[in-house]
Amino acid sequence: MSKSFSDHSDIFSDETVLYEDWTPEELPEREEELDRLHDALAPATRGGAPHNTFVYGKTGQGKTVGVTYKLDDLQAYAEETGDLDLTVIDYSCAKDNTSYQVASNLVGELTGAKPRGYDLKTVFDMLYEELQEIGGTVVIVLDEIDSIGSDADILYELPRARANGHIEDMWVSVIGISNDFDFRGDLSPKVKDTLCEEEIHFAPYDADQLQSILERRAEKAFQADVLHPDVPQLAAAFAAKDKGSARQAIRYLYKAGELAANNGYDEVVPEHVREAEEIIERRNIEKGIRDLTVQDHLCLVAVTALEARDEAPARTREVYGEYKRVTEIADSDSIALRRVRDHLQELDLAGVVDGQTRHSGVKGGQHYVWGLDADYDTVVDVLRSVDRISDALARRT
DNA sequence: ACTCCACAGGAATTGAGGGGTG
DNA sequence: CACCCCTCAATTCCTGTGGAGT
Repeated sequence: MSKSFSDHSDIFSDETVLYEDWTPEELPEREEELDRLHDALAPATRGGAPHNTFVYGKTGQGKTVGVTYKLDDLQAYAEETGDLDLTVIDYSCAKDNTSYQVASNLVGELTGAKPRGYDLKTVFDMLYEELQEIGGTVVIVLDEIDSIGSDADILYELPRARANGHIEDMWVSVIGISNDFDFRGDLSPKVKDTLCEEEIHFAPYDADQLQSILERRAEKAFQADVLHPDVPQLAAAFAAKDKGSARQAIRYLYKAGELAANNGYDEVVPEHVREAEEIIERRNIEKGIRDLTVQDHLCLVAVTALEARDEAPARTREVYGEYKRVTEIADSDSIALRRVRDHLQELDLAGVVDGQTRHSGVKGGQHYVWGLDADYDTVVDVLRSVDRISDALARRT
């Protein structure tokens, strides 16, 4: 018999609390960091410019939420007192990898028309013009700034706009949020000096903190007494073991709840969390693979083929040999060894392939050996579902 | 303790493809 | 139309690395 919407289950009371974009109204695990953010923004209330601030820490540590939270506070103050003309510009640099793109997209956000084809200087001029138009105190939040890499001039230009005479009678401050620990170290000294007036580190949550975050959420999201007492703890433990990300922990909890609800249980039990973890893990691998380019896929097929023959982990050169064979069978273009190295690194970043450094002294110093990082069957499954690759793989076996 | 090799990965360059101005 | 800007995958060239083997 098919399911009927009228027998929906009573597991959740408000599942939107478990959505990605749900913002908690309290962050007790981050009090210290929030206080430091407060101090960094405080000059605005005294007629000055908020300090340029560098916020860093791994994903799912409450960085973005914390910054939004504190800026909402400041905004509320501005409205209440009326003596602060505050504008907050929120922008995620996730898809940009140069200062040019960020500047161009910021102009696009402000005017609705993203400039293209102009040189960097012209785009900056457009940006200054827009900012001048806004006036008052402008706080620009640049989320995921690590994705712009070393081309970080914008992080110098924006905070210095007034000092360099591009804008007048107003303040522009930048809050940069980074997932990457090392990003700060890669910045040029002039950028570092400008951006990092204040630095706030969000250390990974430990299992206990994750658990209390989950328990607070669960109370709002689930009906009373439907959660087995071990559920939040187990979800927290899974997440803590991996990255310590609250986002991930909440995902496990939500999925576990869904599994219970969709299968007619009236309680969420630890087994649901285990199942949820597996499902989400698999989904991550799928996403990791699907987002890759053709050449990435071909490299992955090579590694997978080596794995199938039990020849992994294999050296880069061996992977390259296999790669050449794969491209021949698939009748596609092949690229140089140097480039395959880069693609293998990308696969490693995506979490599909694992590269480890080895040394073999006089027979050739440092090198990598490559193998699959994800489950073999899952990888093969997903590869088969990517049309252009499945043929090549099918003909191999 | 020194050497030495194959590899890693940075730098410079190219060419196609997105777009611009005057 | 001629000329210019930015981006991105890819190529070529080249330097730095570090421990097994002497």
